Amino acid sequence: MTNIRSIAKLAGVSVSTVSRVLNDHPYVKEEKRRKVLDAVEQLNYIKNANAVHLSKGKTYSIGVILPYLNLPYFGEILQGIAGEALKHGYHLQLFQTDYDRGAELDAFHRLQMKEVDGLILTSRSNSLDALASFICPNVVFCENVYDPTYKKVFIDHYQGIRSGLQYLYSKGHSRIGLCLHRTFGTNSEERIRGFFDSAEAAGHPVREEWIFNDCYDLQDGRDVLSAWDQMEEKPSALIVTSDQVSAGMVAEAGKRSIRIPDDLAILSFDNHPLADALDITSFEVPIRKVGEEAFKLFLETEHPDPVILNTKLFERGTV
Amino acid sequence: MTNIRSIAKLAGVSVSTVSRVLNDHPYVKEEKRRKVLDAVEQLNYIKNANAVHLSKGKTYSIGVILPYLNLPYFGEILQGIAGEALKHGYHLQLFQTDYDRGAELDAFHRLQMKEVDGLILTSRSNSLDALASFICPNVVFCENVYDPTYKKVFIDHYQGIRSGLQYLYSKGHSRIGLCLHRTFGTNSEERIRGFFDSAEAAGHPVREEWIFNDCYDLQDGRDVLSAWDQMEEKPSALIVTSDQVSAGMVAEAGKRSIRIPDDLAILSFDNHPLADALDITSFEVPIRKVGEEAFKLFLETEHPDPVILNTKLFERGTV
DNA sequence: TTAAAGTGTGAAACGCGTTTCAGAGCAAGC
DNA sequence: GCTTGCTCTGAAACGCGTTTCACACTTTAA
Repeated sequence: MTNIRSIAKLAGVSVSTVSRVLNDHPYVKEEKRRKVLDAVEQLNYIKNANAVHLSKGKTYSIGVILPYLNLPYFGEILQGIAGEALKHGYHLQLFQTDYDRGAELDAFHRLQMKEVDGLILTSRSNSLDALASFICPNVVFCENVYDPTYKKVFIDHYQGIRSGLQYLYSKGHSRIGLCLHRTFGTNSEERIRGFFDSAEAAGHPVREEWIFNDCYDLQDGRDVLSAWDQMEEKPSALIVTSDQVSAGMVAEAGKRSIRIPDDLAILSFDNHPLADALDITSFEVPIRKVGEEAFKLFLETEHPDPVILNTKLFERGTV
Repeated sequence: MTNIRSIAKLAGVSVSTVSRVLNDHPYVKEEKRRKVLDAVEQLNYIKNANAVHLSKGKTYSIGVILPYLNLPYFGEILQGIAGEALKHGYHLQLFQTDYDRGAELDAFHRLQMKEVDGLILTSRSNSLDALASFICPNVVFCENVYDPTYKKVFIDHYQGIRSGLQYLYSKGHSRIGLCLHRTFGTNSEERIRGFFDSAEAAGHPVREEWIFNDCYDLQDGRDVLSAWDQMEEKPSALIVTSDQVSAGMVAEAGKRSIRIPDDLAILSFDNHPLADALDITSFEVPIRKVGEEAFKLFLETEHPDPVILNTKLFERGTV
C-alpha cells in the first residue's frame, strides 16, 4: 500500500513533513517539499479520506433528512443546501426517511458516530422529546421548534395562511377550505393554527370536511377536486399548500369544465414555475433560501438567532 | 474519550472480545457478552464510524453524480437509488455538479480516497477519456457507454425516439421538430441519432431550426412555444424529451389560444403525473427503475450485462 | 553580544475499530 | 488413551493521516 509513510521513506523525510507538505503548512524547505511532491507523483499517492476523518474527528459532510426525493419542495431545499455546502467545502449525505421514525433516528445515530458533522431536518417524524438527547448545535431544524437553543430556519406559515385568508376575504370569499400536506409537524400545525385563528377572527365558520390532508402531488390535487365536486356544501375557495396539488386541481377542473376561479378559487403556495405556467395565484415560499440558511446556521458557532422567512403573494388567475 | 479500549478495561476483557460482541461474532461466552454490553451501556459508548471505515476500507456509502437536484428527473432517479441502497444498508452522498467538469472529477477523486465505495453517474459532463483512469467496477453509468467492461443501465432512447416518430408519421405528421435537454451526452446523442435515422428512413426532411436545445423546465417549454409561434415555417409536431417542458408548452399554448394537437402536436417523454394531469401524450421512461438498477449493478461483482430499459407510449390528447 | 523570535524537522503519540494469529481448554471420535 | 476439531480469548499488528513536543538552527532585536 502506498501511504504517507511510504512517501516519507521515498522522499527521505519524516511523515510529519509529508503531512505538512500535503496540507500546505508553512515551515517546509522548498527542497524537501519538492522531494515529497515527487514521491507523491511517483507512487501515485492518494490520501485516504477515512484516515483523515478519523484523525480530524470530522468528515466535512452534513446529513440531510427528508421524507421524499421526488417532490419539488425537497429538490429545491436540497438545491439550496447543496449550493451553500459546496461553497464551504462540505458535501451532502442523504437520509431519506419516507417519514419513518426509525430511519430518522438512524440519521441521528450516524451523527453520534461522527459519520456526518451535522444534520439538517427538512421535515421531522419523531417527537422533539424522542430526539432531545441527540440534538446539539450541529442540528438545524427547518421549522419553528420552541426550544430557543435549537438552531432553526422557517417560513412564517402562520402569517402566510392568515394573509392568504385575508386576501380571499377581500375577494368576497367566506366559505374557504384548506388542503394540506399533513396534519402533524410544526409547519402544518402553524398553517392550521393560522387558518383557524383567521377564520375565527373574521367570524367565518370552518368546516372539518373542507380540510383535506395528505396532499403531496398532482394526483392528490385531482382527487381533492373530485371530492370537492361531489360535495353537497362546497367551499368557494381553497387554500392549497403546494403548487403541485393546485396544478392537479386546475387540470382536473379543466377536464370537468369547472370554472376556476368562478366555481372554485384556488390560492396556492410555493410559486413554483408551474404556478406561473398554469396561471395559478400563489404565495412565493422561499424554500431554496430555507436550505441555504439552514446550512449557514449549521456553520454558525455562536447561538444564532432563528431565521424567519416570509411568503409573498403573486396574483394570477385562480382567485 | 470512551472508546473500545475503555470498554474492554471496564468489562475486564480484551478489545477483540469487545469487537466480537459489538459485531455479533460467534464464540463469545454469554457471561463476557453481558459484561461488555453492560460496560457499553454504562459508559454510553458509541462506535466511531470513521474508525470503522478506515479499518474496513469501505464506507457503505455510494456517491451519486447529478447536475441538478430540482428537476423531477433527478429526483426520481435518486428515489430509485435511495430505495435500493437503503435495502442493502448503504447510504447516499450527493455530488451535484451543475454540469461542471471539475465538480464531477471531484467526485471521482473522493472515490479514490475511499470516501465513497462507488459512484453512479446519472449524467456526465467529462469525456470518457478524461474519466478513463478513474473508472472501475464500482462506477455505474446511466447511459450506453460503448466500453463493454463498464457497468451501465440505460433507456433505449434510440428506439424510443424512433417509435415516437413512427407514431407521429402514423398520425399524418411529417414536419416534426425536436426539443432536447442538451445536444451532448450519450443519451441526447442517441435521441438525435434516432431522430435523424428515422427521418431519413421515412424520407422526411429535418430542419435545423426545428431542433431546440437546453430545454429543462416549464419555462423553457413556454419559451419554445413562443419561438415556435413566431416561426415562418412551423413544424406540425414536436417531440419533447421532458414532460416538464411539454407542460410549459401546453400551458403557454392555452394562453395563446394555440390548439393542441390541431395547430401543434406534442409527443412527450417521461410520463410524469403531470402528463396525465395535463392530458399530454407521453412515453413512459422508467427513470426510477434506472436508479434501482444502477444500484444493483454497483453491488454486482461479476461483470454484469448492461441493463436496457424500454419506453412505453401512453396515448393522450396532445397528438 | 545576548536574548528573543522565528524557521525547519522528526519521533512518537493519537484518533479507534478490526483482524490475524497463537494458544488454551474441552468435547467428540476412534 | 490419543487425536481431531471446536469453542473462546487476548496480544499485537493493521489501516493511515494529524498533531504535539522537543530540539536545533538561523535571524532579528536590543
